[in-house]
Amino acid sequence: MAERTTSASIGRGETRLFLTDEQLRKGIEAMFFAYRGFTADPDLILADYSYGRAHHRAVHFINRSPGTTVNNLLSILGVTKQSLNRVLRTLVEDGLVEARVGKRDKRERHLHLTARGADLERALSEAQRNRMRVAFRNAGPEAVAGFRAVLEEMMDPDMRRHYLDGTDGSA
Amino acid sequence: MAERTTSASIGRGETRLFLTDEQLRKGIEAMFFAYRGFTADPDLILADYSYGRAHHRAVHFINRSPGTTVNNLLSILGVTKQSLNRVLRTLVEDGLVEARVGKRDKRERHLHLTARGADLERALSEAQRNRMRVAFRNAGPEAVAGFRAVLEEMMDPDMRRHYLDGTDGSA
DNA sequence: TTGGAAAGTCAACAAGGCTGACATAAACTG
DNA sequence: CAGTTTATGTCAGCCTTGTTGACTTTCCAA
Repeated sequence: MAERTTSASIGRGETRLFLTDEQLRKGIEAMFFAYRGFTADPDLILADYSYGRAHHRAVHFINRSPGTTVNNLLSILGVTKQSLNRVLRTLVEDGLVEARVGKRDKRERHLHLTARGADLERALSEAQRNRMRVAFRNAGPEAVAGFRAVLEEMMDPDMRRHYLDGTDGSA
Repeated sequence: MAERTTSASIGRGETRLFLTDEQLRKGIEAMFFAYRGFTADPDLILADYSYGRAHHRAVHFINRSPGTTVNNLLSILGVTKQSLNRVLRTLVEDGLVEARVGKRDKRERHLHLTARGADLERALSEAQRNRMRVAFRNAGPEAVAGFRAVLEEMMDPDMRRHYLDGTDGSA
């Protein structure tokens, strides 16, 4: 039972024990439990603002790509415009996000964080980075490379595009 | 900017470029985009049953630990009993889960999958494993070890306990 | 025998997804 | 210029899944 790998072995008799159902199940549970840790710290901060993860995600990607359009954000987040609009509206009303009418194309709204929005973004991302920094440090650089490699392979191709777009070249 | 690591270097002048804010941000986005891929395939199946991810999680952990109690499931899933109860009730009503009164302690309910419940579990976990198998295979065994190491470090200690509990020794 | 733990239930609420329909302005196209 | 497409916003309603609070029943254990 432990060796049911569906596609047993590669070229030179490699057994691929890391592809057993049991190993895959551990990977699945690792994703589940780790994602909870991943969101736990920002969630505490968000509760103070009575915001949710949807606000966090919007603020994160506006910070990453200042001046991004609503449509672009929509495709990154993978939600409907009604859902995103509800979040953006509260962020604009609360003065955390500014939606500037496009110069070339006046239909577009270019999104920017205000000073207060940048403050929230900093608080959220620092909390999240702190946990990840400890995890990275404890696991070491080679583990981090593996972590990134597996996660990248797990993404849908469209999402992988967005992921790689956000690279500054040195990554 | 690229080298702001908060705790600059270790013993023998290691620069720790993998701990820059930019690298941490990539890790954060990797988690976000990969988790979407991770849930995408089961979500399609669940839609046919008009179930959600909460049902998937319950079915997964009942399958992993047959006879587990409601309280134990509660602490694994990290939700309120009211929230879990709603999900369990539908699963019991639909004949996917059986809740057996405890023999020693009759207050407890020991949860088991029925044959139909096991069918759904198989469909869901096969879909999820297929994606993970491809990701693991493309990334290779060393990357998988790193993936597991980083995720384990990212968990809250309580969750890590549950994660390690589910190990069959060979993992 | 009594206190407290385990489980279940009811009610109310909120976040954040979804669909569908519709409005407006701007850009594009023939 | 007329018609179509695109980008955005908005209203209404629905669902899942989380929450809190209050309460009951069952039953183990001191």
